[in-house]
Amino acid sequence: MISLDWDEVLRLHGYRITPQRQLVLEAVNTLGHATPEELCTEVQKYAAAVNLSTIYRTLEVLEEVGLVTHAHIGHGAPTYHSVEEDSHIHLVCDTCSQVESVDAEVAEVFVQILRDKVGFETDVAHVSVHGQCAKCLDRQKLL
Amino acid sequence: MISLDWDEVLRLHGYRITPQRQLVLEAVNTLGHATPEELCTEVQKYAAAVNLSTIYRTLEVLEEVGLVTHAHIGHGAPTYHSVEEDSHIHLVCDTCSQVESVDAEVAEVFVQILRDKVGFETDVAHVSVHGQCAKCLDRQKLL
DNA sequence: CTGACTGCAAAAGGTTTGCAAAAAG
DNA sequence: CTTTTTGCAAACCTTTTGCAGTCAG
Repeated sequence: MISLDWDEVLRLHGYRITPQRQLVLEAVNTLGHATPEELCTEVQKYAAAVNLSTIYRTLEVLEEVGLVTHAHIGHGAPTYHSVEEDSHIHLVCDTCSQVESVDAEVAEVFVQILRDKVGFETDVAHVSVHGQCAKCLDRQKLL
Repeated sequence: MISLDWDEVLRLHGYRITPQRQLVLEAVNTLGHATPEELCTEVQKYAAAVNLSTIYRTLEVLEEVGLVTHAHIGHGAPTYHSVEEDSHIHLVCDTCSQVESVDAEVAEVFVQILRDKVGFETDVAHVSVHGQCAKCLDRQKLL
């Protein structure tokens, strides 16, 4: 497993190295899970002049070269993660809106079924599952 | 399995019966998969004066009483379905953006694992899975 | 130098809200 | 007659875009 530095990856894809790109990547690594807005706030701690639209454009580039991924949790806010993190699945509770992460291996069988049945190759880290979390289910039983 | 009529369901929850609610529900059934915007267009075929904001408010009500559900497919607008339809899972191809539906039973094992492991009860119809479809995978192999 | 990248401001897309009028029960 | 529901317009929030200036290579 050879791992290239972030700047080498960008260069290999013909992109330039800029402070903004470094800062966004660091913010993604620092925050773990974060929306573009949250990343912007984080980046602006170090460079106040960085614009939100730069965050969006940068995330697009970083995602294209495979340095970050995103998942759609809930309605309006995608969250970005480092690809270095262990890949995980988001369980979104539709009652309390809490997001729980579980290791992606729980989906192994599911992914295999999709592969066999329809030839679909799942991006595991991008899966988000809606439903009811244990806590909210308990609360409902009490009523 | 007793099944109530849509109007009874609404009444039981203390909601009133209005033409708008009937039209939106019918549009959801007619279109199968549809965004609020698309539903609005469909409804306006029969009642031109119905406003988009009414569609949103109506969908919220219909979902609350369990007559429709929605799923987030990728970035843009959510899509609404009738609960009468067979529940299915959306496979979203990140390359060609095509959405494929597969029967929800393929996720049975997965749902069971989540239930056992973290007590999470999955809303199967709401699951959307990102990845690469068979067609796009083939095309990539040729390169 | 030169093209890629950025900041800014404005537009676009999707959803929500306040309010007065209309309709349901 | 009372309360919910609706239409309308405006606000809102997130994301995208055009453009002129800046910066990496």
